[in-house]
Amino acid sequence: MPSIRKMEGFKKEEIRKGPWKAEEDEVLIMHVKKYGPRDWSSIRSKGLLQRTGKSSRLRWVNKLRPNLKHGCKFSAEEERVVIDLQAEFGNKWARIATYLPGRTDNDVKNFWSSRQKRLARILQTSGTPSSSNSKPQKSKNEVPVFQDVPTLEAPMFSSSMEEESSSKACSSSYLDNPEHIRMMPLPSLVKTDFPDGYANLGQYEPLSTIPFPQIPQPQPGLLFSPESHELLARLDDPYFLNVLGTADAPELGDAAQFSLGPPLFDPVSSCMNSATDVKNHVTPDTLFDEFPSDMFDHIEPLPSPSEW
DNA sequence: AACGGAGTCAACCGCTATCGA
DNA sequence: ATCGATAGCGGTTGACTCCGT
Repeated sequence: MPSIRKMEGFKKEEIRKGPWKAEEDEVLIMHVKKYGPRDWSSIRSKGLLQRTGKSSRLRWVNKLRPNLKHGCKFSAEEERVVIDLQAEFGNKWARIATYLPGRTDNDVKNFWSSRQKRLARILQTSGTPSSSNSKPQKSKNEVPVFQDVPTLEAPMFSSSMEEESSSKACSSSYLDNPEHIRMMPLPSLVKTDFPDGYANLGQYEPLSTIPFPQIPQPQPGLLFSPESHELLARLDDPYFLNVLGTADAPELGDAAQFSLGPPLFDPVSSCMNSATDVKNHVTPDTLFDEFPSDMFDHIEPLPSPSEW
């Protein structure tokens, strides 16, 4: 490279974009080990990397940070948490991510946009009245359209708490501790007042203490089986639909199941167990399998499952 | 085997908030 | 009070993978 050009356009020329190389990652990790996750711009000004500070920070936060879940799909519990919190906070991904150790705001964002795309597609295909092809597609994660859950007051979490910053209120190590997580009040549909000491942990009761939302009475006269009545009734419940929108449905039982079961927020184990989760959990596929067949009879004729 | 659509993931961009001079 | 630098966040995009046809 000509020296003049180098002098004139040094900064612009040297900025690298695109996928990160392993060597770059190493340099970045070394920098963080030495100085902590800060001074991102100095990485470039010191000539360590040809990346912007912004890019470096992003790489660290999304990929190199310890205890991240890589290549591991959102568990049913994580999905439910995201859905709940999105209803509450809106698209505050960084904030939502603080409730999901091992997950980044980018992960949450990607999860949500995938879900939205899926929903949009389903709406598009099944929304038209004359959609004679709108048979329930068992394949893929088809979910029904759901209503918005009422927005509630958000707990006082800081989006920066995931970093091991000076803020001790809720460091990542705190969140990474499954025991702490279990004790952490999850946002829910019921707002309660906590003592001052809990102010930073949110103001919500654990889900296990919340009664399942009242199920409206099924409309009389339809020739559904009792199970169908039950499920149809729940379709009126936004929370049920949200749950249905996830790839899981152990929630079909009572609400107490929400906070029980496998270590809800253990980033490692919940990831490791994903394979067995698939077997043990109810996926949308199996969920549809478990719908009483007469439910669909009243919607429109269904092909046999083998045709799905 | 090839192709196309859908899903996933990583990275960039633009904007805003924060902080220090 | 102002201004510039930096950090952080949310939206978007493009590449890649998977899966059904």
